[in-house]
Amino acid sequence: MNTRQEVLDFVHHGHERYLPHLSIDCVIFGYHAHQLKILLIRHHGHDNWSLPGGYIARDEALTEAAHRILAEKTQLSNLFLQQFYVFGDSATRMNKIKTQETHNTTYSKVGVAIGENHWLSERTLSIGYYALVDYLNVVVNPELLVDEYCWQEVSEIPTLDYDHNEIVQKALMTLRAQIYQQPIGYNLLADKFTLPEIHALYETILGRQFDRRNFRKKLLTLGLIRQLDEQRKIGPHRSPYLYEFDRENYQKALEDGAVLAL
Amino acid sequence: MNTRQEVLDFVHHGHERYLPHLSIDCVIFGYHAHQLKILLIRHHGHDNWSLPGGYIARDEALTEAAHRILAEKTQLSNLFLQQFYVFGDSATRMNKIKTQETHNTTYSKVGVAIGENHWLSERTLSIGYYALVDYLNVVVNPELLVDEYCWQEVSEIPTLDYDHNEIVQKALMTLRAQIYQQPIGYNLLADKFTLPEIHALYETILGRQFDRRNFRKKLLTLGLIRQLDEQRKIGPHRSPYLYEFDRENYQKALEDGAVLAL
DNA sequence: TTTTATTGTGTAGAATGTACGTATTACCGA
DNA sequence: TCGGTAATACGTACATTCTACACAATAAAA
Repeated sequence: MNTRQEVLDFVHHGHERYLPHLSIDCVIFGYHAHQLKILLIRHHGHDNWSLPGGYIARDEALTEAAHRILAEKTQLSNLFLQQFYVFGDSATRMNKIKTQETHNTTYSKVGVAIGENHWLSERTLSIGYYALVDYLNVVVNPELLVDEYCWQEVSEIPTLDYDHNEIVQKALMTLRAQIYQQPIGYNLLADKFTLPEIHALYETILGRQFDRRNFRKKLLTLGLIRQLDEQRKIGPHRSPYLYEFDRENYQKALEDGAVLAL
Repeated sequence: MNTRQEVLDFVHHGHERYLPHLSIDCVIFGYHAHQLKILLIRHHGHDNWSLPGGYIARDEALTEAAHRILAEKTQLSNLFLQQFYVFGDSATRMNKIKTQETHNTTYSKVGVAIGENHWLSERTLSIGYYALVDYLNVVVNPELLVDEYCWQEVSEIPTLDYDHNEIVQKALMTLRAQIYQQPIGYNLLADKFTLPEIHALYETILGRQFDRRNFRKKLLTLGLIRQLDEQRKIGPHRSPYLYEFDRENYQKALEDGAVLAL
């Protein structure tokens, strides 16, 4: 929603196009060079930050909706995107804390008021999805009602609107649990990557350190990566070898339940 | 819903009490003596079986709703109950396959017709929860519109209504993945249990065999269970010792990410 | 040519996992 | 009362994996 017209249409006719009582919130993890960040937005007139999100069209599959919403925010498609939980317990999600005023502030920008019985004021459960991207590749599209956006380091997430802190926590827990069972590197590393690169990726996402030598041994033994005969030039240092994922073996290892116990 | 009056009230006024477009489906795993079963119901007039489920009241927390629905079916409360996925992609969930007729068959029992625009005919996403119970302890309450119920062995699940086969598959996958990270035994074993009992439990749920001696060693080494000084009399054989869970250690082990790699 | 920062490997010892065999117990039936 | 049977208890040897650690190689800049 980039024009006033689109926003007005959404406010007045959104309930015809989208399912009420349900939304999708996206925790977009952006990784780059030993940093793991989350994309936050600040809605017009709000003091606090929140997660980007959206609604599910009535004739749209759930997964499709999640990808569309993500693409609207990041201009990226075909990303690693994973549903992780439905939030419906907190005071906000029970409509015990009224979000009507909050909405009103936002939509005042286009000069409409959201009433008590407006569809946007109703109780809304939220389905959490998380994605993993390289934040340098992302061109964020700040929609009309979004004053600002930022990439915030996961260890320094401020107090967010609604129950979004809870959502971030759960997303991070799930990401860390799933990294052992999903080929998470695929989306964040180039086809060919160096050992220090994948090493840093795992250290950053899991928030702890691994011995270089044992890390390499593990990945090679499990057959998850394959060493190539090429090297990359990196400044004034020894050139690291390039590696690639061994898709077949990765798949097989996962099916065998091979836990990547680093 | 055990009386005609209740059902009629639900059909005509349910949309005032419950959130539309959303339901909860429960995969109730029943374990007993080397068997893992799932509770299935057959709605009035239906050929196929399906999962028990229900709706979320407008003023009810999501988790609360799940527990209430489970208690309505099994008369049990405070069970191990775990949300695992939201289903919103299949043809049924997109309303591409009309469920209206199906509903009509069911509700014909109380003499009402569900129209095309009735709230029960609308697109409904479903939040999957799974529970673990000892099926011998369960008194199933077959509601008015349920013709039959049964406990069906997980390896012999027939074709179910809607997308319920998909839901069962995902529940089973999640259960098996989570058994390594959750104190699943608590709910299925008595406070004091024998080694063969917990051994059979794990073998059944994970669908494979473990060496008795190594299994014991593992659980003791991790400190998850504690051997007691009592034995139990069992028929014409040596009396097994009793064990109990070591809650504190269990907790600690889980936090340390101690994977119960059996 | 030396220095610096970075990458590339290998090895020994500890800890865990795996595969087994044998002793013990409780009852039954001869 | 004394084997037979079927279940439980528990220990040991070997293989595998994990863990900790140190030194050699390389590219460029000083």
